[in-house]
Amino acid sequence: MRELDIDLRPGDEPIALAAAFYARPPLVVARALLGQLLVHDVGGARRVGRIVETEAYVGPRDLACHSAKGRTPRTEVMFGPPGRAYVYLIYGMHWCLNVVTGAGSAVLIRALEPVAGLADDARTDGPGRLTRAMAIDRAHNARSLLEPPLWIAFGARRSPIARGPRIGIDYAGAWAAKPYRFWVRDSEWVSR
DNA sequence: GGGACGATGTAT
DNA sequence: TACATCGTCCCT
Repeated sequence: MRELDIDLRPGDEPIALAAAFYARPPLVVARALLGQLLVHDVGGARRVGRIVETEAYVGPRDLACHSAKGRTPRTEVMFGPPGRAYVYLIYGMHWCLNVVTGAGSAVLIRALEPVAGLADDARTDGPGRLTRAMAIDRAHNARSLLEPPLWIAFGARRSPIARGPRIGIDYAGAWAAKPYRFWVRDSEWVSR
């Protein structure tokens, strides 16, 4: 197990981000999530990772966004209140965690810096890897991220933000080139 | 009912 | 560069 980081000392209880944090444009939330702490209280233990890479999916007009297909049973959660999880299965194997920002938009969590409660060999660089390390799956879809067991808390960031095109959406035409991916510039935990 | 395909990850 | 693996969407 890794030691707790400087902004999460033993005995300190993390402070959850409020609903208002998520009720902003997805590009703003994607940036603001960098440095925050993803927390999962599971099996009597707490797993914590610092968010170091995100992507914004800005709504139905964004051809890379699942809500571009319209309101379906899968995308319905993205049209609901901000601050809930949108979790889906990709390539039949990997779970991806998104934070709903409302009006059909969401932010994909792409990489974490391990902070606490994760196995030393657990990998958190990549959307599919981090859900495995954090024990996140379909059971968390549409659940609130404002309180335990799966929630996001205030964290700290020490490095500038970089941005560039999103990964794996070449089918999305002009939307593929838009710089909607954000990462902590000097983090060694960013994917790829 | 069937088929194409994917916001990925790992092995070859 | 191949491919594992299955839910979702769309067409027949």
